[in-house]
Amino acid sequence: MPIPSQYDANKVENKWYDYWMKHNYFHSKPDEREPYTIVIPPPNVTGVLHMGHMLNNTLQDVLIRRARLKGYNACWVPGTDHASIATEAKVVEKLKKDGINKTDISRTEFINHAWDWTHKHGGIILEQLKKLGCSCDWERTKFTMDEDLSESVIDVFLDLYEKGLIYRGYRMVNWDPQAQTTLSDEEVNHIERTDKLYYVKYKIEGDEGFVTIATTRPETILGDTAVCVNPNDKRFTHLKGKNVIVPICNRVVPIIQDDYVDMEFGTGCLKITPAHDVNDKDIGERHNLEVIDILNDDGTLNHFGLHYQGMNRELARNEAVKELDALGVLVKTEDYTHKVGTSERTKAVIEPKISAQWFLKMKNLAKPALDNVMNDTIKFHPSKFKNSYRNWMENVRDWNISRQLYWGHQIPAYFFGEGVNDFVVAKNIEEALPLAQEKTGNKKLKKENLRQESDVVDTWFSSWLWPISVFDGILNPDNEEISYYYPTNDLVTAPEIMFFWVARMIIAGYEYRGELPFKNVYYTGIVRDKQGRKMSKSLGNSPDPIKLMEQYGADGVRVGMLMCSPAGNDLPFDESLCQQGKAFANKIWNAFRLIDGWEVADIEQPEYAKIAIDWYQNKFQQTLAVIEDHFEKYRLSDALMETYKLIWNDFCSWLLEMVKPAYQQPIDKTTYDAVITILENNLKILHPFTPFLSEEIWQHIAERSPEEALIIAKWPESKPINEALIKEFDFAAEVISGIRTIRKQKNIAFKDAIECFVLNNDKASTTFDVVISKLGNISNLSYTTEKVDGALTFRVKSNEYFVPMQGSIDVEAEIGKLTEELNYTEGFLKSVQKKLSNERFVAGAPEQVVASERKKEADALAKIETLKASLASLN
RNA sequence: AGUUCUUUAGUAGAAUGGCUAGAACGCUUGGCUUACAUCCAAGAGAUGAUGGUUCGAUUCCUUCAAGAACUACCA
Repeated sequence: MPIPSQYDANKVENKWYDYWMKHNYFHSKPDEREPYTIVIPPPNVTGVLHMGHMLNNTLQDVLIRRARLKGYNACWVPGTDHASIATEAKVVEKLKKDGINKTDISRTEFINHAWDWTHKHGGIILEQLKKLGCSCDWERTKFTMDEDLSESVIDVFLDLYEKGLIYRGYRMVNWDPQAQTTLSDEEVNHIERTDKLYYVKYKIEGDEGFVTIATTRPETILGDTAVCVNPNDKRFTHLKGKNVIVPICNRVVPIIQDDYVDMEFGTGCLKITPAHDVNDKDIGERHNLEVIDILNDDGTLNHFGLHYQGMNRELARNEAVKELDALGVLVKTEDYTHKVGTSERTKAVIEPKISAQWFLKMKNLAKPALDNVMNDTIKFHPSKFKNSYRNWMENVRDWNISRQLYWGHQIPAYFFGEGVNDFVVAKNIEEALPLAQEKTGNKKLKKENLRQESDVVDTWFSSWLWPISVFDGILNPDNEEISYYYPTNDLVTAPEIMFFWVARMIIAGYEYRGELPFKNVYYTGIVRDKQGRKMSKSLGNSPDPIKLMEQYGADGVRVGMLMCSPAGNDLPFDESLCQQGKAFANKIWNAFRLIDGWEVADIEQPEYAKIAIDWYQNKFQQTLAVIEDHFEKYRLSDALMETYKLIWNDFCSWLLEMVKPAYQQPIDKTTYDAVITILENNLKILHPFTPFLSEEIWQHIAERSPEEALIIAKWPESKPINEALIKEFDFAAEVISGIRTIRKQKNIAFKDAIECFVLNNDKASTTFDVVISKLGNISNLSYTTEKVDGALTFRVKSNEYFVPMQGSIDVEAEIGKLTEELNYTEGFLKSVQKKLSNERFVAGAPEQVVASERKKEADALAKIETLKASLASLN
């Protein structure tokens, strides 16, 4: 049956994925082999596959497949992340379409809707990964809100609380007064707009003088608790220790000094409203200022607003301005352009609002995580990311772990009163009750009197446990699986979540296992579009990966993505890369077709074939060593490129051309068997990159039992390399290239045989002469001691080659060519001699460098002699 | 604004002080050579700028410029 000349990935890929699944090759369980483990960075349940996932998961699959071939017990754990914010937003949006408001339904009802959503969409992305060929152990698929993972999160919360590392504190949140909800920083858009900057005089207490402040929010004057100046500002030194009287409310507040104040801006004098500005809050904390919140949750003023109580903030601003003017303290008003935070969804102006949040103390936890990255116990690839990691870890701030959402792990704290500390922390309400009774001293306290904290923990507070919790290492710290698979080997992720996720996993690893969670972190680049923008869901500038795979094949897309994406560097995505990947697959396919089409006969092995195979086997070993080195250094795109060149250039363009029998002639069995073995070894090193194609060809070569499938084959062994033979081939390849150039210049068709004479000045080996004759279609390759007249010439090193020509030779052109070569070589010689004549170079440079310069000098001199002699004979 | 990183052919990317800066795609030219025109062959093309260290700098140091990532956003 004829094999099609074009490789059809679509027909092949599903077949082999099903085959691999059927025979359970992806599944791992602990055994006596050494484990090799990767946990997937869990994609969002709301997510669909985008190019970032494609790159990231291709890399992981390459690593895991190679580990499998190298005989490790390879385990790649897949799963998804519940992504509180993103998922909750999606569910809210969906409910809204159905006419349901989140505020109209109970928490339980909302969470049921969220689970419905998760069950419907959560598996999509994992199914898409199968198309890419990902060899995950699907039996181990985990979700961050699975029962055991959730329980792990709660346990860890309790543990950290008991260790005194979790506390409640106050923090500014982004409050949307319209939606009456807290927003994450990601949901706030800073929009530029023009407002007024009001200059207002505050009277100095017990003095006739005034200070003038500038503000965009005069209504918040009612919440002022200080006026601040820069301690270096000479204009205000006399005010140190004095108080001012806040207009309208006539509150007496201190004048304080803080470096934060910019002397150049406004009046150099800043009013401090800790309840309504993030920076003011920080200053307020430094100076122990009172916090006066003048707003209700809906954005209207409360009783601190005095006669403006009940008025919304915009209206109150206008009214306050009028009153200040009437009081004669409004100095001036000017236009002012600044950025104002607004809600992404409701467009309302965000109100910074102080609210009680849960925090985790980071400083001590971060210590081992910092040290073990800096000392390379955990290696970052590329290592340049260590710098920003250190910077962040050394200045780590306490982690705000609470989120004002429903979807997620609800914080296990139970309140019995309205006070900040009127709570207990326990696994559930049953365990909370006795604790609360004890804390209050009220034995009559009932479950109904307890109210669980409504906030959930930050999603990262569950995913930081991921490498441990997927093996149940929190709840059952000594179980067989965690002991076997942990620490995992490699983590492949994006640098933008180095702090959110990677750093925290390392922290959790040391805190809960006493050791690292993974040995290597491979940071991928960011996939960008042609305009250099990050490919993202929100921009919609990502190509559909499924369509790409249909068009170019999963193997083609894998190769395309990997080809130009070294660790940590951005990948400007271009579909032509996939095209290149597809072409590569087709090339390999056709190499197989060629071999498969040969008729094998019991004839003697030609000399050229024997040499060719000997050469390739050494070349393969040499390249294999380079590939191993690249893999060791996590330079996967280099490993692929090396493989690509080996297959395309050395195997297809050289080896197959060398051993190829004449037209319609059979091939000898010795050569054929050797070529098949070579092909099989090629397929093994190709398999991590192009799993489908390699398995397809592997199974075409011979009938294979399930135990003989390529996916579980044995990686080629390293053997000693005959470097001299490879050098001899390189020399021969240059000779062949010279012959091709002459053929091209003179339009001599390949089928017309030519003669060639060699003046072997260089005493080059003759081993590859049969190959030169074959690939150059030389009827007679003979050695001479004299120059040949009436021939075109070329040189390799100081060897000279003559191709006799019918008719006249263009002597001028030959002279021109020789002169050009002579000029170049003389220039080169000069630069070498300049170095050698420098005493300090000869004295200072290492011996081998000097020796190599001397060798260059000798070679150049020999070549110059050859060129001069040739020129002389032409003149 | 702060911290960090980057800068090599048209593009994307190797070379950690010493082979004539090495490959890939693209480009130019020429080829249907009996596996592949998704092919074959040949060719052109590069170290951001400045100053320094050194016998020698793509590599180390200064300054500048451009770009990127993260964090914070100003009364």
